[in-house]
Amino acid sequence: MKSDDLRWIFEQLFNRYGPQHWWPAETPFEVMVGAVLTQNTAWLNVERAINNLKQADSLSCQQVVDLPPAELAELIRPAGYLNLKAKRLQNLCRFLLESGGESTLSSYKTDELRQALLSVNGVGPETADDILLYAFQRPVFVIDAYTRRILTAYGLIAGDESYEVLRSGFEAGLPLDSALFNEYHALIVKHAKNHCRKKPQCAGCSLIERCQQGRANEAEEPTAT
DNA sequence: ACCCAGGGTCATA
DNA sequence: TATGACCATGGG
Repeated sequence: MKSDDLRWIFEQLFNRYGPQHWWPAETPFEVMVGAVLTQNTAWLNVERAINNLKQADSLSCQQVVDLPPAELAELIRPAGYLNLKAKRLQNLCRFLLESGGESTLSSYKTDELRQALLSVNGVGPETADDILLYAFQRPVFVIDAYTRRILTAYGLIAGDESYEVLRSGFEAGLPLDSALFNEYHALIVKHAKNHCRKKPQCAGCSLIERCQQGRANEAEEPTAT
């Protein structure tokens, strides 16, 4: 994971897709809810669940905590794992309320906030980093299945590295810039949705093949015809 | 009918 | 530490 490779990939994706304006949410709290609901779930179904919460006037910390679990589960049904995610949302919202809310958490150092989020049952590394980056604008790089696939397809990693290894790899190879990390992760997802629908780990992805070809040419033959 | 999606936890070895 | 089972819905 060299800095040059990471910068080059970002450049390719940004030139092709442009800015993505992430996270698709109106408020930081909506980001957090979406981060839990999207666990192993297609975003389209998450949108339906969030719309249900909005229409029930329940998209707030206090409302989520106060709702009976079965009712909350019913509202988020489209996002799948409904009973599990209902508990996770309530765990997260209890944590937010007990911590004094977003304003208090904003004063935490990034590492402290990350540890606090990870202490919530149902919030793992990726969900915590989604929240850190997209709700709190902290320069934390989000690693997901798409990121692994793309790096593997580019031959930059073996694919079985731990979450933390990959995260620190990105953070060490790039400027510690939340706006950059925001775009980068969003572009990876955008690219994956456009070109990596088929399973074979992005190996047949036309853009990546073009990019790999382009890189090979740059390296071997900078002044190609 | 099958595969999978912007994961995480828990039990077991 | 490292697998496996489990959670559940909707789209392709």
